[in-house]
Amino acid sequence: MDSMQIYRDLHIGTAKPTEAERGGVPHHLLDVADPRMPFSVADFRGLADAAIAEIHSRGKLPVLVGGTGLYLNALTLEMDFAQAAGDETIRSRLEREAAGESGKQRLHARLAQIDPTSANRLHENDVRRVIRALEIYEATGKPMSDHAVDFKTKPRGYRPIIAGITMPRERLYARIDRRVESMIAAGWLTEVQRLCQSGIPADGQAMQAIGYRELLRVVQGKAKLQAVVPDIQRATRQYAKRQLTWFRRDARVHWFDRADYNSSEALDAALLAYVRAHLTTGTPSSAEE
RNA sequence: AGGGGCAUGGUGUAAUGGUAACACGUGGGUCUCCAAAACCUUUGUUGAGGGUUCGAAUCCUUCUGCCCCUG
Repeated sequence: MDSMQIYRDLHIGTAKPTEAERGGVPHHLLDVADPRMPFSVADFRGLADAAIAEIHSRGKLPVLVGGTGLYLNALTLEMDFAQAAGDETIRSRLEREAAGESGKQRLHARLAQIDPTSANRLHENDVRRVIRALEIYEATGKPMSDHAVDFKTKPRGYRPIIAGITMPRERLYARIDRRVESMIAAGWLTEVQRLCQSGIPADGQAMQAIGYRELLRVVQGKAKLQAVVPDIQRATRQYAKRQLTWFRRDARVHWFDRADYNSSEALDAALLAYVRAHLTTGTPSSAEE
């Protein structure tokens, strides 16, 4: 359940588990996307549904791991995506419009005409969502707010058991800083150099990933590695904070604080016990990701 | 040792006598096909003391700290 580990050739910076770390457990949805291509939530949901069905068919329990909140909701809640796929033609046209003088305001005003509910919800600076709302209207002839209203509460076919792991902020941030350093030490820059050589578009989605975009500037000679490391650490800390914001409001999440356990093994045991306690049908012989 | 300069939120800067501002960071939040994205919002500052003035970040002075030059 990770929006970046789906990409081939992005390993170190996405903290993609190595073969050794996978320990023989089948992992799904890793390396399933070409880093030169866009990938969407809907793509994720399609692949995840298929993988889950396949795992269930073998009598196994799928374990979803990752921090992409939108992906979790798309998978477990009834989001219909308005039957309108992302349309690059419409999108880039509107993006060009938004870039013009007071373009943002004009787009927002247009949305207010056709879909006051959505316009009211969205700030005029939130260009990306305003464009999406206009795009849905252009593609379907229906305003976005008419599509699905109760998607936030309506469950989909699954009955997820959701556990969130957290720790005191200072400890979390220190851990993030160290993790970035060890990723650099593991050859992250070299990985980005190779990606550039293989013709990854610099403005592509994969290159928006934290760290990759900063290291790209180093490869291009626009910045020094030493200068960019603190930037990566900061961006990661901010991302972690946004993840907390996202998952904290999700009442389905049962939280585990690392500080409440003496070891990671103790935490693992608590997680496992929690999941076991909430399984209704028989306990599968083993689990997999 | 002598001479000069600087001192403004956590960081970098602005304000040349008249309500201390901006960016970043930090904290909180939003999220319906780019989500590791995009967006909203909060917080906090004139090194210390004295003086001039109706009024001082700004002028004078002492101290402290940092930087540069000369020896």
